[in-house]
Amino acid sequence: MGAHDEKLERFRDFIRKRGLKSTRQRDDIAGWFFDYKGHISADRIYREVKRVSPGIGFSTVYRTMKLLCEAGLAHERHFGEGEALYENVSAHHDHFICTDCGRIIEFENPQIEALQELAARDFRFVIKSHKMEIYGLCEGCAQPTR
Amino acid sequence: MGAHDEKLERFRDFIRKRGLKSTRQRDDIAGWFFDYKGHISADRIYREVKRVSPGIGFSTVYRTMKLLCEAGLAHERHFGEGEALYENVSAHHDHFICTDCGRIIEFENPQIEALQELAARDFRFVIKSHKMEIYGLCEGCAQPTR
DNA sequence: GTGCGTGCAAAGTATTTGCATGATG
DNA sequence: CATCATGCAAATACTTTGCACGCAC
Repeated sequence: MGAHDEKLERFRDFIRKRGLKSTRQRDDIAGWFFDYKGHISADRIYREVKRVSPGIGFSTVYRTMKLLCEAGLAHERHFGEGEALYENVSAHHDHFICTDCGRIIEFENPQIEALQELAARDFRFVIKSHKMEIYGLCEGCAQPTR
Repeated sequence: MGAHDEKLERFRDFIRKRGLKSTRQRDDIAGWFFDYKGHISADRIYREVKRVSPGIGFSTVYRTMKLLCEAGLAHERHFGEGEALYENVSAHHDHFICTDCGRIIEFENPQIEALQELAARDFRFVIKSHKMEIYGLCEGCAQPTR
């Protein structure tokens, strides 16, 4: 049984515990999203799920994605200034973002996190979360093939 | 002479070199902004400058702030998901953001930057810029006074 | 059956743009 | 005096909300 089914189950649990209701639309959106690898906009989720579940509404996608975030199953990211992108929650990580081709590379660095804690101490700041986005050129875009 | 006047001069230079024109509005907005310490929204800049220069228009503020960014004199920041905030450009730094009171603390940490470069090397990624925002509670909000 | 969920359209934010008029180089 | 800049309103992009109807529990 894949991560997909486990997540769907967790989502249904979350919904039940909140006194909400399971619906075909919620399952369709969540189910489709759990299979997606990467960062995706509400608009694209809408268009993709619409192919399977034609009656789906825009607002339902937004409302469901918000629920998934609250359930801890999705993360809403705001890179640059455009629309929000959603990603499946996995281990914590940060991002390299290629400003040329838009490619997003995830990475993780415990040493940096440790230094953040150290820096925070100077200001008696209590860290809850952070966002680190590094912009530049990915391998392909940095060395043009010619 | 103060940083204020030096910046105004740099802005006028930039405008001239681009074949654009100096106007009272551009000077009013830029001049007011250069004196502001902190992070401020276009809307608030508009309302503040309006007090000095009542005829000012909303779009002129947006257009001027964009010019200031292109001139390298302002930075546009997108914290969280709300509106953009502008800050005067100074040395590079990152931000602690209090999720309770909204306070923004600037800090700088060369060790973290070095580790970013190191991490980037693994992906042959060429760093152009980065954004590191650390969310949590500032000193005042972390230890309630009671 | 009751209340939550849905789809639609309309409203909300934040920002940008078209256009007629006005100021600058 | 040709351009560019301005202020306004309308347009845009993204997201949220009100509402009548329908489905889950």
